[in-house]
Amino acid sequence: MAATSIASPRPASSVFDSLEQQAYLQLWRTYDRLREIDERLFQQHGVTAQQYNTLRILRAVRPGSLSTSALGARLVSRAPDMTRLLDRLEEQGFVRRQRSAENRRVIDVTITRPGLAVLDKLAAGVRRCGRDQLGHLPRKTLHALIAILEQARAPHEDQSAVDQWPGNRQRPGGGEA
Amino acid sequence: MAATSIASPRPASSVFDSLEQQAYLQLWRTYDRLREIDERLFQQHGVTAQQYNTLRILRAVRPGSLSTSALGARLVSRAPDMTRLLDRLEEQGFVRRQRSAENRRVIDVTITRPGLAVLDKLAAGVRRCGRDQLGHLPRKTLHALIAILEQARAPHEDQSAVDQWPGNRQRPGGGEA
DNA sequence: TGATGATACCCGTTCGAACAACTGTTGTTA
DNA sequence: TAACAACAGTTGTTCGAACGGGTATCATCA
Repeated sequence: MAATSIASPRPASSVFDSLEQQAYLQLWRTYDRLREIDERLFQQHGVTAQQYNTLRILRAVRPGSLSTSALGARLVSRAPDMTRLLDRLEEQGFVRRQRSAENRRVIDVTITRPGLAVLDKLAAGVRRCGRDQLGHLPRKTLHALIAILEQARAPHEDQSAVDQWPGNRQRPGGGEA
Repeated sequence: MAATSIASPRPASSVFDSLEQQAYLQLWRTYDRLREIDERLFQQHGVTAQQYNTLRILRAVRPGSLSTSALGARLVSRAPDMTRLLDRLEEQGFVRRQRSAENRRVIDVTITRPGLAVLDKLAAGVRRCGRDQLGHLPRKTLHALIAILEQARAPHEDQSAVDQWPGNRQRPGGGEA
C-alpha cells in the first residue's frame, strides 16, 4: 500500500508556528467550509455570494439607488471590479444603471423587480443555509464568536467602514426581530 | 445634495436576518481583511497563500513526498485544481514531480532546495504577518476563537480531515515567546 | 476662460478557481 | 484473457478576482 501517500499520521504539530497563525488558518479553513455550503445554493440560481450581497444592499436602500463606489464600499469583501460585477447583474436584468443627473461621473445603481424576485426566491434557502452552517452552535457561542471577530479585525477596518458593520451592539435584553 | 449616494447612515439592521447569518458574514469579512495582509506579503515573492501552504506541507514530510491528491486533501482550503497549482510551483522550480514506481497512476511531489529557500525567505515575514493580523488579541482570546471555530466547522469536516487539524491541543504553558 | 488635478467609472489583460470531459493505470471478475 | 469499473491526474473551458491604464467629468484657481 502506497507508503508515499498517507505516510505520517500527524504532521500538523509542525505546521503551525504561532498561535496567531493557527487562529488565522482555522479562520481560513472554517470560512472555506462554510462558503462551500452557500455557494452551492447561490450557484443553483446563477448568482455568486458577492452578487447576492450586492442585491441585498440595493434592496435595503430601495427605492433609492447607490453609486458604484458606494456600493463597493459596503460589500462584505473587497471588490476591485465592481464594474463587471454590475455588468453581470445588469445582463441578467437584476439591476439598472443610470448616469446621475447631478454628477455625470456617477452611475446610480437600482435594483429591479426581477432582482427583488430572485432575492425572494433565495430567501428560504438562505435561511436554511444559515442553519446548516452554524445552527448547531448555541446563541451564546454565536454572540461570542461575533464579538471576537469584531475585535480581531477592528484594527484593520477603515473608520468609515465601521459604521457599516454594527455587529454585536444590540443590548442583550433588546431581542432582535 | 446627493440623496442617492450615502443617504442612510445605518442600513445594517435590515441586512442581517439571523444571528447565524450575521456570524457568517462577520467571519467572511474578517477573513477577507486578514487575507489582504498576508496576500501582500506572498505576492512580493511570487507565490499565493495556497502555494505557500503547499510548500509548508511538503517541507513537513521531507525528504519524503506526497501524491497530488494526498497533498490536496491536506490543504487549508479546497483545491480542485492541484494539477495546475503544481504546474506553477514546478515552473518556478519549487517542487519536483515524479511518477510513482509502485503505482504508475500516482505522481509523487517533493519540495526542492529552491522551494525550501523561498520558505526560509518568507519565514520572518510570515511571523510578522501573524502579529499584524491578530497580535493585538490576548492569547486567551485566540484560544477561545480557535475553540469556537473548531466547533463551528466540526459538522462540516470529513472524518478523515479531522486528524489533519488538531486545533487547540497544545498545553497553555507551552507558548513561544 | 483655460489649465490642472482629482474623481468615478470603464476596459484590457493576466491569473487562479471551478467544473467537466478525457487519458492512462490498476484491480476485479467472468 | 477480455471486459469493466474505479482511480489518479491532465486538459479544456468558463467565470470571477485583481491590477493597471484610459476616458469622461467635475472642482479649483489663476
